[in-house]
Amino acid sequence: MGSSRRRALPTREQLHVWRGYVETAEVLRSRLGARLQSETSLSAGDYQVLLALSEASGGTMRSSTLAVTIGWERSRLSHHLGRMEKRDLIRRVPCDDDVHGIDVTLTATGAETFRAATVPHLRAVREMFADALTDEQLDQVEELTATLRRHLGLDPL
Amino acid sequence: MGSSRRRALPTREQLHVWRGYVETAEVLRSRLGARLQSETSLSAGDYQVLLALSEASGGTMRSSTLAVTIGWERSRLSHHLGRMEKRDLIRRVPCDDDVHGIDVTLTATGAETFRAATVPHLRAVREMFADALTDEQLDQVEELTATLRRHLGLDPL
DNA sequence: TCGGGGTGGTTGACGTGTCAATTCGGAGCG
DNA sequence: CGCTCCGAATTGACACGTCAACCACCCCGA
Repeated sequence: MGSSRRRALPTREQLHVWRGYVETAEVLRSRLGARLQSETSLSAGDYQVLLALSEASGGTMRSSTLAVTIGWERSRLSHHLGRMEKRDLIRRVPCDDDVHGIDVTLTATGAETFRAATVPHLRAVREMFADALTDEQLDQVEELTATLRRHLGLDPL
Repeated sequence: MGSSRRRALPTREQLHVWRGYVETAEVLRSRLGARLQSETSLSAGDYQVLLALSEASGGTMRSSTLAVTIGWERSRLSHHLGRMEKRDLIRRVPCDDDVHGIDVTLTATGAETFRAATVPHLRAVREMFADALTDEQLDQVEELTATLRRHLGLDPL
């Protein structure tokens, strides 16, 4: 049969599933972001950065390590850190043991803002996502995610 | 039991599934966007606009209708149309039958660029998404998407 | 006739993301 | 010593999104 050829186009139904998948994920992402923003004045990006830093010893991490940890490009991180520094959420200090290299560290306000944000944010995740699905469905999502990540050559998890 | 209380936080596993879900969808979205961009010099947004217009009779649609069709805010569409107009992909003309109201219409280059983009783009969707999943998995995704959309109060599909 | 609303669309400001170019200070090597 | 190459980080230009303010014109009711 020619129906399963390599470079064929997706069927109408495959396209339909795809559209639903991306659009729904996008809505979730943006709603959660909006809610986080309104409840805590942090963006999703801020949250990611603060989470990583708050889990690092001393609330401090090398900029490059941070970039890898949260999976961002260096330039993206640099821009974002600039904005966060202006808001006094983090500070950048050149680090001694490596001539290049910047240590990013939580400020007091950064730590406190993050601390105050975590419960509302987790609650939102539960309400918007986890509460919608049964345990079996969550297992399905996990399995599907793993399959897709494998297909895309991403690290599992 | 207190384990299913209303405002509880998500479990570690729920959070894990959530992270996998959004991050994977985001990777897919951005990879597909990058590929579209590099193969056709169109962004995902451009594609959405051109798709809607190319399906409209005469390659023309009222700006407000277009916004609703692709689910964008008016201001977002306005900004985007501005950029697309500069690149001669579309044109905006005040429409006669309604005093306010702008007709957005495909230019020749817009139509041709879109035409040339569709096969590569569909192929990419197939390769990156559809090819990764079995038919049963696609059904699961559709079902999960529907569940989430219901939960979020979105129109089905 | 005037004064609100409502609708359709634009604008400006600003945060966010990406890409390409740049800076800075070592290594390594002739 | 002078050269090039490399890795860490920054910068600038630009596309993209959102929010709030705005403009224009209509309609409707006092």
